[in-house]
This record gives sequence, structure tokens and C-alpha cells, in this order.
Amino acid sequence: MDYNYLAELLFPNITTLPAEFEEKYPPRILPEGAKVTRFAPSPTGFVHFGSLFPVLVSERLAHQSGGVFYLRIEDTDSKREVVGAETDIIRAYAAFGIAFDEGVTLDGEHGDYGPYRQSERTHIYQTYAKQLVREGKAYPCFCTAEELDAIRQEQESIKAVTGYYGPWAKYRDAGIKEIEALLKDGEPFVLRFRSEGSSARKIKFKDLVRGSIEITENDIDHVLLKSDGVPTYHFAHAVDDHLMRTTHVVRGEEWLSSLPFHLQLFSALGFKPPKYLHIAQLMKKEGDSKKKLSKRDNSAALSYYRGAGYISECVVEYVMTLLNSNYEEWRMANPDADLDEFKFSVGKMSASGSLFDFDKLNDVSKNTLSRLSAEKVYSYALDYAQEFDPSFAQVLKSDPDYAKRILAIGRGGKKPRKDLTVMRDVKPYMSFFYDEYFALETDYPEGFDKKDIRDALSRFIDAFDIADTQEVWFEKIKEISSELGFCPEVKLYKKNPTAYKGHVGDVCMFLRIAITGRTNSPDIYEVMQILGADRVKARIFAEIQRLAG
RNA sequence: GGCCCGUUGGUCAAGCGGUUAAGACACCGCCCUUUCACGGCGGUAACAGGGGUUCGAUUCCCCUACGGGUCACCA
Repeated sequence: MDYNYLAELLFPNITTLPAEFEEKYPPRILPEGAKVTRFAPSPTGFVHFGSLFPVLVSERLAHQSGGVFYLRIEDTDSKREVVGAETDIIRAYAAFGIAFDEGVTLDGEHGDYGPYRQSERTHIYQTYAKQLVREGKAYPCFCTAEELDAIRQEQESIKAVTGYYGPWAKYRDAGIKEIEALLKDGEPFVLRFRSEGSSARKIKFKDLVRGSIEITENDIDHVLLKSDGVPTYHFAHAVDDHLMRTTHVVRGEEWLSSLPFHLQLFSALGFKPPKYLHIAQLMKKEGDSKKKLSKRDNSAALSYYRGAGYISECVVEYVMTLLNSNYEEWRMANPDADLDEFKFSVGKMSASGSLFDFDKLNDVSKNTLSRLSAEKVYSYALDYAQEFDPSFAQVLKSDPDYAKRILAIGRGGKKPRKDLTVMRDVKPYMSFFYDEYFALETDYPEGFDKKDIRDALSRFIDAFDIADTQEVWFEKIKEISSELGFCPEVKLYKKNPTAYKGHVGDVCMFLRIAITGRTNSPDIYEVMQILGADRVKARIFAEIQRLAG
């Protein structure tokens, strides 16, 4: 068989040679040990939460080593393509603080290794495909879907391993005359890889997160180019990651089984394969078993987290705890350190799939949020409100300083308050500070005389001075307490509860309800300071009236 | 079904031949506290099962079970 003749027959319009691309895309000049990684999604219009894992790993690996992290769009399947998906992807990751150094961006492409859209690289793939044909490593296959199906059925009936391989590969050894005739008739064909592998042999392979793996060799003649001349994922992966000089490929473990084929491909093309990290899938608990977090779960979409009010930093923080087992420990020791200071290591990655845990996410989120400045929380809260609660956004914007003072309560220091988990919590948390939202949301507990409550409130108004320090302020409350028969010391009260109507805590509770409308609130002294004397007095006065009426 | 990967408390996990088998979340109890949120202290709870190898296995090997992945002109 004259393979050169076949190559010309198959690709008459391809005049470029692999060497030209090798020259056009030379090895990158980077510092020693720098890693080149990429994220290569197909624009299907759905950004999966789980994709954050490989993305974050790739990003860390590249940026921690002084390397390059780029975005490549794998748009080789026109059937799955969705308009606008590309920008959605870029925006989605940008919202999580993930930036690409190179590749497809919102304002065009950046970098010297493009184009970064596979749909624009057809001639490159075909150049390499033609070369493989010349070398007898690839051949055209004219099987129809029906024929393929028939082969499979026959294999199943005699319990043979299914697939297009060896003796089953109908066109593997087709004669040139036959091929020529089919071509002349305009029969569509795919280009297949001529596998020299054997299912009787195993290959040893080292995955960076899984260690040594032994897999059966690939003996399937996989499709390299589809009948429209567009490459399959496998072929594009080999060509692109070689030409774009990727050093580390981070991808889901579902690719592990096609690895033997990929390795064969790299070898057939004369490429040095990249290092691989096959990371475990994120699972979800369903009944008693683990299930893949599927698209049907609303929590599978990355966009869900923004809608639910999780801020990007918190989600990233959570994902990091799953990605590197020592991350949490590091974070506890360095609560305020930047993520960049953490040394991400491949060796600390788990090979088994972890279960998504909302409790843990919430906890991480709460802690992360508690460490943020009031300024930052305000800005996040405003962003969120602008998208999901415009009227609250107006309120926040009407007096930013006031809002920030509220958000600053209990913030900073060794033991910050942890009231907020998600941005949705902000409004209910601070609403009573605003007259338009303020409402009496609770009643006084049973067992207290309405008159005592009224007396306590009115005596407080008489004694109240906004300029009081917390100590003075509290002394006054204690005084009022004892005057009304409430024990000023809780400990004392507990020793002999029947001797009193209640204790100072109860009196505080009266004040709290009058001022905030609820039994739970941050430190009531600070609340009063922020509300201001007028509002405090007005609310207490209104409550006295209500109790009297 | 073939091939492959995985399996330490409810969850995430440390461990890498000898440990009272860490820690975090969740849960429960107590303490602190003017409420709440914190914080402190304590508690329940695990090496999937069976064989080897070894003086000794959570750790190494094999088998089984279970879970997951993959077997497309999708990625």
C-alpha cells in the first residue's frame, strides 16, 4: 500500500507539514519547573460546580510555579454547542477570582499558541492526520452507523469484546482500489487510528495523584477525525496539548480509561506526553450510595452558589479543603493569609471521590465571612442585593456608612461574630436597623408582668444617655433591675430564683425586644449606639404606648 | 458483562509495618454569657469482609463484597 498516495487522496488540500507547526509553536521559555496547564471546556451552556476542582488545581499548579494557565475552547461538537456559552464560562470563573493568562478571553484571544478554539484549528489537525496516514498509522473507514451496529451485535452474540478493532476493523486493511472507488462515489468516511496495541498486554503508567496504574493496552481503532473532518476529543487533546506546550493535564477520572489510547497517540505522533492528574469526581449522597453530582441537581450548577448568596471566596475556600487535605490545618494556623501563601501540593490530593457536604460549606463560609472586613462584606452584600433584592440594595446605598457600622459589630479581633453564612442572611440580620423594615417580630415570654416591662422601659428612657460608656450604661440597667425587683446578678438569681421577679438579663431582653423587635440581636449596647439616641427613644416610647394601650 | 479506579466514624480526612487510630464538620452534654453569635471543656462514633506475608498489619499481596468510571463520528 502506498500510504503517501492514500494521504494525498484523503487530504488533497492539506499542503502544510507538521514541522511548520512545530516551528510556529516552539517550546515555551519559562523558568525551571514552571507548569503549563489549561482548562478546556466544551461550550455546552452549563458550568458545573465540579469543574471548579480541575480548574483550581490547574490554576494553582501554574501560578504557583511561575507557569501559564490558559483557556482553550473545545468546540468540536457542533451538536452540543450553545450560543453565548463561551462568555458564560469565562464570566463564571472570573466571578471566582480565576483568571486565565492566555487563550480565549472576553476581548479576543491572547497568547502565541492560538488559535485557542478548536473549531479554528481544523487545518492543524488535518496536517497531523495526513502525516499519520503517510506513516500508515491512520486509515479511512467508511462504515455507516448501521454497519457499526451490526458489528457490535455480532460481537455481543458470540460474547466477544465489542469495538472496532483487529479482525473486526472492516477497513483496517482495505485495498487502495476499494478506497479510491468509495471516495469517488463521495462516500463519507472517518479517519481511524491503526492501533498496534493488544488487549493481552498491559501498560504501566504513573498518574500524579493516583500513583502507579496498570491498564490494558488499547487495541481499538478509535476515530481521529469525524466525517466532517473535525477531530475527536482524543486527537485534539494530543495535538493541542503538544502544540500549546501543556506540561500538566488535570482532568476528571472519567478520562482514565482512554489514557492508553492517548499515550499511543502521543507516541504515534512523536510527541512527549504531558504529566497527568486524574482527579476524582465530586459526589452527592443519594439514599445510601454516592452518586455523581448530576446536572439535574440544582446545586450542580456553579451559578447556583451565587444565587444562594455564597460568595466566591467561601466556595473556593471550601473546595480547597477538599483538594488538599492539609489546607484546613494551614488555614487555622493562618486565618488571614492569602491563598497564594498556601503551598498547594499534588501529593495531598485524594484519589477517592468526596461527597459534597453543605454543612461543611456553610461552616467554611461562616468562618471565611467572619474574617472579612465590614467594607468587604458591605460590597458583597450590595452586589448580591443589586441582583436579587433591588429595594434592599437601595437601602444599603442610601447610607453606606451606617450599613458598614452595622456590619462592623463584633467584627475583627480573635473571636469575630459569625452571624452570616451567605449573603442572603444579611438583610434579615440587619433589617431592624432600618425603620422601613423594623417590626415587632416576637412577643414577650410568659410570666412577666406587663407593668414591670413598661416600668423598666420608661425608667430606662429617663436614665438613658447615648454618651454613656458600656459600663455606665449597664450599671444603670442593673439599678433599674433591682428597683423593680429583678436580681442585678444572674448568679445570685440562680441561687434563689423565687426571691425575684427575674434578673438583669430579663430586663435586657425587654429592651432588646423594644428596640430590635426580636429576642436575638448582637450586643444591645452597640445596637443602641448605632441606632442613635432619637431612634432608641422613639422605639422604646412607642413600645411603652403599645403596652399601655 | 469486559477493562479500570476507589473503600479509615454520618461527612471531609490524618496515617504511609509497632499510635490510647489525629483533626475538622454535624450531633449530644456541660461551662461562659445581658440575648444571640462566638469561645472553652467533654462525649457518641471508623480501619468493608476473608485469606495470606510478617514477631507484628489500618498500612504490603490476593480474593470477595460494595461504590464509582468507561466501553460513541460527546467531551
